[in-house]
Amino acid sequence: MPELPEVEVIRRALVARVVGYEIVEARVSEPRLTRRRGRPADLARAVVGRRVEALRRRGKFLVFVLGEESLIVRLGMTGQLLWWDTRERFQPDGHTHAYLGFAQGGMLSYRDVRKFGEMFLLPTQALDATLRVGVEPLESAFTVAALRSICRESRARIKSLLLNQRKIAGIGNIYADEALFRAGVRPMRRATSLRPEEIGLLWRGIRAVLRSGIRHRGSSISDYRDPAGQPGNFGALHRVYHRHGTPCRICGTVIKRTVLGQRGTHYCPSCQR
DNA sequence: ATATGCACCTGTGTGC
DNA sequence: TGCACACAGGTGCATA
Repeated sequence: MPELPEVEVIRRALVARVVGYEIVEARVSEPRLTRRRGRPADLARAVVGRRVEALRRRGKFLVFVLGEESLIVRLGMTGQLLWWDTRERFQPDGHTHAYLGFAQGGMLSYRDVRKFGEMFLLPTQALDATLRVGVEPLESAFTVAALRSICRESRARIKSLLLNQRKIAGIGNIYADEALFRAGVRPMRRATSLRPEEIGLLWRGIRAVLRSGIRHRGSSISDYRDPAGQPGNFGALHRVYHRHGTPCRICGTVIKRTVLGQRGTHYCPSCQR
């Protein structure tokens, strides 16, 4: 579900609520959440008494900096972080697998129907080395030249490359399809086959769709909600994603759907070459 | 290195 | 109505 724009919307909504506050209570009730490292009870015990110093995002990871260690949350397909102003208002359901209680009385709960998400602690110093994610596409290090060199050294199809978190961090299935549409490039093209002008258009497309996704508070196809429980509005602005069988907004050609790398892939056969 | 298939989960929509 | 099947914003592993 959540790609870079959705995670960033969540981060911005939570910053003022959690940064500077101590975690006074924690519970993790689903063992799958900590499957990669540690046990639920140990994680809960480790965060109580810590103050949130900063809330960051790295690709699709949300990072609660707690001092020497950081709590990392990855939302998988259906993970949600929901904010409750008081303990009395907190309403967990059968899909709520964890929660944190803060010193000012607010609660943050983790809800995840499919349980693909995870949370774990890492030393704050070693985040980048351990998470092993590539360049942040909205930061200054992501230049046209950087994208050009990423494309030059990969024989993969361009969409698969965009989805590879170790190359560029945070792009998922929606924003990959939308960025390629804006660039006029077919998803199945080899990365090495992109001409310089196409790489420039793709760079602009990636940045434009991610920024627009954030501005419109994310894409809510079915599950995504912000911490207040509100859906995003970017879905109505999609030009190809989930629009197969309907006319292209630019040229009227029927949008196609195919499968590439096991993922549904949407494109305009006329606008994208 | 790249692609494919499958696994992990639960829910929803579709067609017969 | 029931049932089987496809599909879903993600990722990791085993295998060609």
